[in-house]
Amino acid sequence: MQIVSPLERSAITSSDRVLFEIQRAIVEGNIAAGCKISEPELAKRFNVSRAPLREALARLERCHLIERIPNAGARVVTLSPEGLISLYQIREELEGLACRLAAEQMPDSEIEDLRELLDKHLETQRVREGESYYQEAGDLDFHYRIILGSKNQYLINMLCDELYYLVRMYRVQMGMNGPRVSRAFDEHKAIINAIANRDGELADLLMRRHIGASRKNIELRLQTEKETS
Amino acid sequence: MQIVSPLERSAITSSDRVLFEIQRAIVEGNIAAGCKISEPELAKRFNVSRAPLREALARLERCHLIERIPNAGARVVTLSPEGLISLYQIREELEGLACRLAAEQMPDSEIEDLRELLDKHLETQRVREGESYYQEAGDLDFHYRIILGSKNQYLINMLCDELYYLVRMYRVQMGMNGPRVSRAFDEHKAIINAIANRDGELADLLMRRHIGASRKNIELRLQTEKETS
DNA sequence: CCAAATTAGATTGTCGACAATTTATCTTAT
DNA sequence: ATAAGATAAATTGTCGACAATCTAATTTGG
Repeated sequence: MQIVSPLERSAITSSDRVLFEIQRAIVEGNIAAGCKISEPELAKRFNVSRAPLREALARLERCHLIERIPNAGARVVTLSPEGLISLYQIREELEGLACRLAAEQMPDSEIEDLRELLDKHLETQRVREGESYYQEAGDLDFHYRIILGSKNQYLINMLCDELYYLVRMYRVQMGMNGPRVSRAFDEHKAIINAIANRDGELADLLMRRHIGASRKNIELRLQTEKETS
Repeated sequence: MQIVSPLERSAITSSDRVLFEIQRAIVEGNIAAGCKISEPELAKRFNVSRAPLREALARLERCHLIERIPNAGARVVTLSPEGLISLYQIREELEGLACRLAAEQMPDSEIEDLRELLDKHLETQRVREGESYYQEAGDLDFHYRIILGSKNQYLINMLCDELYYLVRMYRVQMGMNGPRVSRAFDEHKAIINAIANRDGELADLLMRRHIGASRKNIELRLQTEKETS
């Protein structure tokens, strides 16, 4: 399945196209984590010159998917449990804020659309019980819409353009299928209700808990892994 | 005075050099807000080819100093009071988090260094009463160190590499000389004390108030400006 | 046989020119 | 005279080649 999302919007330039392809390859693990990136090789592989490729690499660095060292080259990031926790700590704060702002800024129509989206997810989930990939896409979609609803341009940029690719990469490659599916739905419902009631404070709290629960889950898992090793 | 800071670290490549120069020119207003950016002109002005210049532009977009539209060109961002408020909302959350983490992660030696820095600022300020520029640099320096102390790589990246240039641009161009100088020192002292006591919760709260006070100041000023116009 | 220095190879950074797209100007028709 | 369309100028995106830097293999000295 392909996540269309606000990302693959307008692949006008050939630099965009390459960016999307490499981005996807890294997120899905087709370009392995930690592996060195060869500009000539990738340029040949995607049938472009090095100029647009290098621009794509600059943008990949921006969303934390690769790390570059001047005159030395680039590597795909290596994932670590600590990094994932760092990421979730930030998401707790920023998405909590997004909820508070969304409660003030989202027009009723958008809230209604989001409610319909949730119902649609529920149906889909009933049909495909346990299929986590849909849930992930749906979960991301839910978070996306609230972030967009905050109408804070910097917030939107940071979360949607710079952090979410990493979140997806972690989920795909470390088998993070998020919080338990049915519980997540309930939490989503509660959040959208708070936003609809224009109760920003509550929406903030619920979102922090929602993400915080995932984070604590990861910390717990990390703990037990250390004990058994 | 020049803010050395963790930014102008190693201008190895010529793309770096151009980036720093343009960054500074935009922040200080030598390249006016809202004005169109001509690649050939800037390339000639800084004696480089368009290749490194374009890489610099990509990084300027990353720290929100310019906005690019594919096939159409780039413009220096136009500042708005609403944008500044959006920025401070995010800073409240992220720097609050930074304080909480710093209270856990900063080694005693770093805390001691920061204390000494504060004392040095106090002396400087006594000598140059009312000179706000030093205060700004000192204020930024204080915030910088705490962010670095959080040891959260994503947080450091977002705040120090992506948001602070904008903050500085707003301060310089909209005459934001931050909170009142002596009061800011007291607040800084209280924050570092909380961190030294390993009281992350309190440090978080104090930092949110510290930044929130600035934000409310701006909102108030924006309000009165609207009334008088 | 190991370590340091030197050389060879490969990779990144930079340049100037060309192609594609957009913006501005000019023509033309209503 | 105004608006729509066509043409011209300028700007952005892309390409291939060269220069500077880093990585590695080889040589040389201890």
